[in-house]
Amino acid sequence: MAKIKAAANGTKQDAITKKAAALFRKKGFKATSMRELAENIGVEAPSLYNHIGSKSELLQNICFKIANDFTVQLQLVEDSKQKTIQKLEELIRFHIHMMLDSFDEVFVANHEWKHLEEPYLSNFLNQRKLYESRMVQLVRDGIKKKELKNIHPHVAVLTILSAVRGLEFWQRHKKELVAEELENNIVNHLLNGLIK
Amino acid sequence: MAKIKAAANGTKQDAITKKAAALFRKKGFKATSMRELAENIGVEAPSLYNHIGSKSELLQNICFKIANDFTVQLQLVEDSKQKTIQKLEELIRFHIHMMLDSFDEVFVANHEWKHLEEPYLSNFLNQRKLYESRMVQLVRDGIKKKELKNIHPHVAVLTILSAVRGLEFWQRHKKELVAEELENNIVNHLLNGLIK
DNA sequence: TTGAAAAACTAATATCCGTTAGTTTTGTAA
DNA sequence: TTACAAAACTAACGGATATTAGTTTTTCAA
Repeated sequence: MAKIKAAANGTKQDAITKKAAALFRKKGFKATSMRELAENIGVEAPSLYNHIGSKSELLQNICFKIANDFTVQLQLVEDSKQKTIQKLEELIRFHIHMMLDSFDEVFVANHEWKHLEEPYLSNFLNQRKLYESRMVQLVRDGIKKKELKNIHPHVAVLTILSAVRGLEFWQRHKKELVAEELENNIVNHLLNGLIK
Repeated sequence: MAKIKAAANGTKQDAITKKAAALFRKKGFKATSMRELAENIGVEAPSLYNHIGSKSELLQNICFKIANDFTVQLQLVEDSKQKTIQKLEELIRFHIHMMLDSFDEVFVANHEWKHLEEPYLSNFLNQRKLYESRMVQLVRDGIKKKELKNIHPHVAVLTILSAVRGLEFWQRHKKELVAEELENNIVNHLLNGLIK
């Protein structure tokens, strides 16, 4: 009946993956059925399989696309010639941008990865762990160079990463929200603290 | 066959709810089956229904128990005669303690509430919203009294609440971890920032 | 020891799930 | 217009799900 509409510059698989990300985000991976996804696209469930391999594959594509984006950006920052604080700031801002630009996908990668199947699950977790430890190293450098306070580097990294996730809660207020202002507030809070 | 063991001072329903929280946390609500929960307790699935009403009810009990704990503590802090900064610090420390003491339950309340059924879902979200706005008011007071920087109060609250959630990632390292040190690091980071 | 209540069991039901098989329709290039 | 490929459809399968019904076992107070 209805045909699956591919976006201007994307395959039909991309269109399905996009809708899947939105549903996985809103309802969770396990609670999203292929019938529901199909209905949302305007097609019967089996028709999806002309374009995708499986439900699991959709989740894999979403998670690894995001993981890769973050890894690439981290590499760029590591290679740049900036002070540690600026590197950290750039990373924080990148996280915020990803959250605003690819909300559904980032949310799914953050919350639904546990439903990945092996070996993808282990792969994903390894990639995360590596990302984290590279960021810890960045903070460690900053402390060594006396740019940063002598805090526990790992705690700092996890605090930053979690704080940035707080943007999830801002999706509801997306209209009333000046992105740049929000971004500056968060960066400032994490780097300079709350107390006057 | 095996009987459900109630903890020293708790009903059997409590014992089931506790195990349910652990499984819901590890695998997610939808991905946890009643058979699995039963097996984990050492009993057949239908036997559970001698002690509980339904799977949904388990989730409700977990979520609202936690929501209530937080609301009670917020009331205590609001009523106390402290400076705003100290009130905030006390709240942050309470969040951290809850995270360490009732990890499974807090995690489930944070991540699995979307699987609540109406009217519980709306109830829960309202309670969350109210909690958030009362905390925002606290920050607003602190700014007015010049104890805090002139930041966006709502952004600050969401950043704090999210940052504290970062403790989720610390469960893996629970052994190597001195709770008090961790707590002080996070409080310090959120209140005083990272930069020297 | 008995008898009733509590709590376990087995069997079964209706529903939903991802996916496959097989067929028909649609789109497109010759 | 035709013919081939892409992509839709219907029907169905095997398996998992929460839960109910009905029965047996266990527990424990009298």
